[in-house]
Amino acid sequence: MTIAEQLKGAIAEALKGLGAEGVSFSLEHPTELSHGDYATNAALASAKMLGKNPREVATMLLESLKAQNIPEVESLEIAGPGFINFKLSKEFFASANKEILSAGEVFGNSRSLAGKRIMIEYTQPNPFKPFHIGHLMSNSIGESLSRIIESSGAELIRVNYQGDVGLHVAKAIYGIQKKGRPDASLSIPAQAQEIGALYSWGSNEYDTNEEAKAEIERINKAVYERTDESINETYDWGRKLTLEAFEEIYKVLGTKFQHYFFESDAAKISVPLVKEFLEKGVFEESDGAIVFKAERFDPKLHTRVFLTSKGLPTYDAKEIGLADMKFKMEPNLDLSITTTAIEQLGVIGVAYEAIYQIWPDFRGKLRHVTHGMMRLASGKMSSRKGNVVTGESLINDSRAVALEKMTDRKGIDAGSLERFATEVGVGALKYSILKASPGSDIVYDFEKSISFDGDSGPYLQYTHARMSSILEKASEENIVEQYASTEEVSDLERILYRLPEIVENALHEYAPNYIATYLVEVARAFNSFYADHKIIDTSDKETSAHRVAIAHATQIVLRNGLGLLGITAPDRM
RNA sequence: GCCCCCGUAGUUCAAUGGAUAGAACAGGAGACUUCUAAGCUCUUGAUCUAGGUUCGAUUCCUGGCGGGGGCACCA
Repeated sequence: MTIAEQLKGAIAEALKGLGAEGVSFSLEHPTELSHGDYATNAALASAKMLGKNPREVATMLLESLKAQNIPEVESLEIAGPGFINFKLSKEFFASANKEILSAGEVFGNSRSLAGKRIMIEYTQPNPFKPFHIGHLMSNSIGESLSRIIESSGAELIRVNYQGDVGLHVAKAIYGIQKKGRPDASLSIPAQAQEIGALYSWGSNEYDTNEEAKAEIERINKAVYERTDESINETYDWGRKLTLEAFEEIYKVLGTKFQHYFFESDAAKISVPLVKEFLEKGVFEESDGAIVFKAERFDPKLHTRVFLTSKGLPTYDAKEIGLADMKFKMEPNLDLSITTTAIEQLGVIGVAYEAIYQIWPDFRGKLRHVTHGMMRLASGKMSSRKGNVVTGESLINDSRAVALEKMTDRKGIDAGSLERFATEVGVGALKYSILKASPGSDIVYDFEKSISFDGDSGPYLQYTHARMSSILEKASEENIVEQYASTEEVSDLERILYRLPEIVENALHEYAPNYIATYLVEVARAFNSFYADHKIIDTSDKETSAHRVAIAHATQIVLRNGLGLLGITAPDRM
């Protein structure tokens, strides 16, 4: 039983004694550490029902709680309008420290999703189009959610869904046909980038040139039906090349997908399904197209086309095929999560309703998690218009900044330097995305996205590297960590034990930013502690051993927390 | 027009209905013969607006103003 559960039980017991059984109350950490470790509003919440003023109720609750003699509680006090503040005892912090050290890399993990099988789909870049900072956002959030879910004991399947058919592909192929392929001697990512530019060009032609538009539509149909040898050849080459380029980015970002779904497959499956359920009345014909009138089932939704008048499946129809593939591959799936930017909300909402009409059993098993949009200061980013910041260029720039800052560090060999610089560069980018609440848009700012000081990824990584260095030195000096309960409890310790509950909150709300915010608090507390206390002190081994135990626990919390964000924790930087 | 999201320091972001609204950057001031200064300490500065619910509202509800996204053959 956790300390929070224990305190809640004690409060419930005390309330029962006053005749206020079942009143709902909160137990939280006060914003100010000086107010104590936990606080409850139980007196405020029950005052009305008891017909007494809150301070009076608080006094009675306080007596009852004191009488319960909870060993982990050192003192209790009434504050403000009637809060009861709990201050935890040294014994509690001693055992918390012990628990962190013994749990090590699994500290922060839980069993709250044990036995669940969950699939999560994220990133979704499209072959033939650039991998831009919006994909970086989806990947960072999706990867972090994956790790949080995994750490909660679920069996997790990471999947990616890539749009290898559709008008965008035809536009790119048109561009390639007219302008020629990129130089084959260039690197894979460089070639992929040129294909992205050809896509933008083709897209512009589509909008401004009637002839080009007709040709692109012909190509689109040919890609779906694979009827044209020359187009097939260009298609297969471009698809393979751009997918390989994505793979290199995933590697740098630290994502490993177990399975890739493709729109081309989803499209094939979806057409007969839509036709089958057209006869069963789920879909209807309208102006030559087959549509789904979602407002019949939910007034917030609207009508969308599923099969165009040319007989091609739209994005919505493909979602049906995708759901079918997911559950055929994993029949025992408890939950299928799809993370996308919020602009997809309407589309996915309609698609899900159609899926539920086809397979009523899927209701409750599909979950659409949206995040904000990555916007440029100049407005919406659009790969159609070509004003995109590619993920790769951003990673390279960020890595370069990290590398420059690290070159004067001693004791790092060239190979490690390169690796650490990549980890720090990527850490900066990921953190800048994950620190924001997932619902909010991010206005992209190069300077801020690769920020290395203050509230940043490298700040956390730097703090971690400091600890690694201290712990290494401790072992050289033969200082063995040993928590001493005679020492004053530091502010740092008062937050270290909270990681598991923070992770729990992040899981429930699909909000990695809770972890990010918490880690900054931990790092700040440690850096403050570090400035005030000498940790390695050979003249006072006992105090030193105590501080090393705290530094080690902090390192575990930071490393594990960063891990949940998908950010690595180098030992040197 | 309809639907969804969002309005918090100069800027970028936090804050399960709780106490003095918290950081970072930018601005101002400072400490260091000591374990990594990407660090530490101090400081200036904010809840769009009008009501409502509540012991208590940045948070929930309604209206207004402002921004973003979506709304049939793109994804």
